[in-house]
Order: sequence, then structure tokens, then C-alpha cells
Amino acid sequence: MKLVHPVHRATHRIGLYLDDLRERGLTQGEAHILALLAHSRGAKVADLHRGLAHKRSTLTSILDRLAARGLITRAVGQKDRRTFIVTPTAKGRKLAERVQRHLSALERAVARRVSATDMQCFIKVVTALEQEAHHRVGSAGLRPGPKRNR
Amino acid sequence: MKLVHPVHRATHRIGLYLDDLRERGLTQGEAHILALLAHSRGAKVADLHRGLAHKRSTLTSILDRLAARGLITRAVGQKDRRTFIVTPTAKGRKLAERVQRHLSALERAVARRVSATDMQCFIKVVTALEQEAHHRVGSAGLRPGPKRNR
DNA sequence: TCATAATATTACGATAACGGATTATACGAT
DNA sequence: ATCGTATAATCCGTTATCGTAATATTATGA
Repeated sequence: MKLVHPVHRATHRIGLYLDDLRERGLTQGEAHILALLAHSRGAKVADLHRGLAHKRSTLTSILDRLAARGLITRAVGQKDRRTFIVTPTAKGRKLAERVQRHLSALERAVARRVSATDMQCFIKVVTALEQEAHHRVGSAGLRPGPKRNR
Repeated sequence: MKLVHPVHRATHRIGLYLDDLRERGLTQGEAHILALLAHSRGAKVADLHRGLAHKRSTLTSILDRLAARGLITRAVGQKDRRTFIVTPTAKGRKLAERVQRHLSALERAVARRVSATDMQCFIKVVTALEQEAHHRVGSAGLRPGPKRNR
């Protein structure tokens, strides 16, 4: 278990690290979504979903909370009226940038401790991990059985 | 955001990958804890906590559920009576090994796609990420804010 | 056109994860 | 000894996340 557990620990640690922003009323999920929005202004919900691989329904409730706090707006898409375009408000953008800076500080701290090559390898491996986990879902070796709730 | 988001996506993907085992009545958290127990028989709760960096209270409820299903037992520690020694039952060990195999299959699949060097770099970076996130909690650049759990 | 499929998001009830407080034990200093 | 502090793990109420079903919009083909 060289990959899976460290990745989980890292995720949890990052979550705790983000708690520094909780005082601002942000949960982890909200913080991550805001961080994504800091860059891409006007993202479709599907884009955000791709960015963090949350459940769709979870993402919706995160967006609900962000909207309730006046940090984002949802507008019907022009090109495809089925989609919703999520845009940060001025207030939201400001907070998004703060989250962004916080996370960037973390990444820079890591970058200082490892080489650029290490970084590239890391990305290579984590991407492979993502893809394999994604690709191997629902296949191989387990009883096909009708899915159960629990 | 080269590190944080990929790590989160990977975590979510691994979670979905583990859903293949959900038919057996295991949630993600439960599966991970079992995987840890597959190796180290007789772990303290704190050991498991270190292994995955869950919240303590979350870990307690995971252990409650595992115990309720007869997969583990909790025994008061001999040396330190404050601790609980978690041990898988026969049934639990069997399931733990299944989880273990499932996750190993994923890791092997990744190992096939990248070099051994890549793997080492990955571990180096993810470890640095973990440690930095851990170390930088509660510090630097944010409004002093009162209490600090950790 | 109309029916049907496909895509995308939301609604809602259920539950796992969380945060804070509590209980119980250990241990050092007086 | 016993007091005070530190540590291990849990208890309980709250909240974020989840899973399923429903809804809304657009695409496609007879």
C-alpha cells in the first residue's frame, strides 16, 4: 500500500490545513470549489465536477451554500440552455483568491523540498492512479450482483 | 494547483473504485481501515488514526460499525488501559484480505504504467505534501482566530 | 411533429463524518 | 498519596455528503 494510503492521508491533511479558512465560513468542499473558480470564471457545473470528482448531488449542495452566502451566481447557459454557468461574485472572487493563495503556499512549500523532476513524476503517477481507479470501476473479479443500498 | 486537486480527484476515484466492495457492506472508510488491519493485527486506535489521518471521532464510528458487523473486536490495552487494541475477527480478516487484494490490484496496475523511479518520486512528493500540510496548520498569514484544536 | 433518448441538474430522505465535550487512565511534581 | 496536567478514546448533536428519483432541456429518428 505505497500509493493509496499516503494519498488518503494527504487528502485529510490538506483538509485540516484548509480548516484555517473555516473561520471564514468555508467547508473543505466549498473551499476547493472556490479555488477552482478563482481561475476559471464562468465554469459549467460539469467542469467543476471534473475538477474534483465529487458526486453531482454533493456539488449541487456545495453550490447552494456558496450561492446562499452570496459568493457565486448561477446563470442559465447561453449556448446550451441545459447547463448552468457558475460565476463568483466580487465577494466570492476575493475569498476564492485567498483560498487559492493558501493552497499555493502549500504547494510552493512542497516544491521547495523536492526537485522539479520529482514533481513531474508525481503528476505522472497520480494521474495514472486516477485513471486506473476510474477505468477499473465496475469490472473484474467481483460478483456482478444487483447493486444494493448498503 | 498541480498537487492538491489531482490528489483529491485520486482520492475520490479510489473511493469509487472501492464501491465495488460496497456490496459486502463496506463504506470507503471502513474498507480503508480494514485494509490497514489486514497487515497489523492488534493495532491501537491511535495507530489507525495515524494510518489514515481521519478525525478521531470518525474513526470511532467506523470502528463501531465494524464491530457491530462482527469484523473486529476491541480489547482494553494491557500496558495502557486507556488504549483499545483493535483486532480483526476471522471473518474480518478474510474481508480485510479481499480489500487488500483489491487495492493491491490497483497499485500494481499503476506500477505497470510507470517506472520504479517514478514511484519513488511520487512517494517523496506525497510525503512532503502530507508533512507540509500537517506542519503548516494553524500558522502563517491568517487572522489569529481563537481556539486551535490541533 | 411527436415520441423517445440523451444530457444535465435538482430534490429529498438517509447516513457517514465531523466538532466539542466527556470519561477514564497515566504520569510527573510536590 | 494527591493534585494537576496530558493523553486515549468515546459520546452526542450537527452538518456535509451521498444515492435515488424526479425534473428540465435539447437531440434524434420515424
